[in-house]
Amino acid sequence: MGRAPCCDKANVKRGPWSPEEDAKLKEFIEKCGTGGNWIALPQKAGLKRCGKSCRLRWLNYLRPNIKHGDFTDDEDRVICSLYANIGSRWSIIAAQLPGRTDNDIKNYWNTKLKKKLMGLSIPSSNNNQRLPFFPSPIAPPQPQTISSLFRDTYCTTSSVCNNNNNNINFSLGSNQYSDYLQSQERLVNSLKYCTLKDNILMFGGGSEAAASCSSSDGSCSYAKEIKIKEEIGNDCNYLISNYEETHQKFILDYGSSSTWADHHQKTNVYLGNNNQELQYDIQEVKQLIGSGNNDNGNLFFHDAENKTDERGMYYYLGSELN
DNA sequence: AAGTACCGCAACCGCTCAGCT
DNA sequence: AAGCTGAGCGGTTGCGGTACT
Repeated sequence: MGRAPCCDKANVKRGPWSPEEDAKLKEFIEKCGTGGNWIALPQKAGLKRCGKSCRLRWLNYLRPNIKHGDFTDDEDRVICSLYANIGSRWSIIAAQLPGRTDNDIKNYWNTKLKKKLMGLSIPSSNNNQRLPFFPSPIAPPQPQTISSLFRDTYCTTSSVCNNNNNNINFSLGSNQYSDYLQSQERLVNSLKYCTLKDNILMFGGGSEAAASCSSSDGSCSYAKEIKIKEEIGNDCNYLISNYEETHQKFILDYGSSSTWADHHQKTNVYLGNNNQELQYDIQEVKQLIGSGNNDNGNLFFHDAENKTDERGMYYYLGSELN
């Protein structure tokens, strides 16, 4: 006995949607919404379709602001970098690309982008041919420190891992970037435990946490403990200080709140751009954090040059308690 | 011109998970 | 606590269009 089918397959239409069906579905949803029940929707809308099929058609094709057509280089970068970090979590990747659907991205990855990367010819020593979406005209240098790895993988929403050096932090197959990319394996491994939210590179919790940080409000339901120290070991301080070197201003932020605004109001620990302050061991950070009202444990690296908090304060060290 | 291979995309399938009873 | 149901997700399939022989 398998699972009961979600609908009577004998009495539902399958295959491509006709323009009439599209119009019916669109009109119904725009008028009445989904009512939170896709299974019941087709009958109400007068469609002989499975509810799942309606949902898919709406989400992937009919709903407003869906983008079709070619992906931009920036979108390529976002997809590649997030794929390197979190794997085939298409819905999470899609959440970073407004107007793109998970299905669209999945298809694009499977049919084009993957080949674009893996099929790149290995250039001869005199040939500086580069990945088509890499802005850098030369192969990236070998990183010397974990901190430079971090610099090389600095992320923002608009251009994930397109950093000051225009390098990128993923590896697929073998090409002229292999050595460089393999040298970043350590970081990539650490990035398995981070995710990207609203211009914030977020660490925390372990793989479950990264996998779960998909809410658009920035919530992260599974993050339980700080993983930075565990993942990158004693280089943590280098990571923090070099991030400061590179970006001049930054905020290392920690909190448990479910929204960014709430997070700022209640549970902040900032490490500013004073070099001395930046030498804090993560354990000390933990202690500071421990003095607050935190029950969760997300660490946020926060580019202060590009994002201000509501108070316009970047540089102080301390904890703000309720 | 006809047949075949390949490609890209839309849609389907089956699983997991969360919410409800 | 257990079972059921529906939403959501990722993997896979199948079809139509295009390129190639």
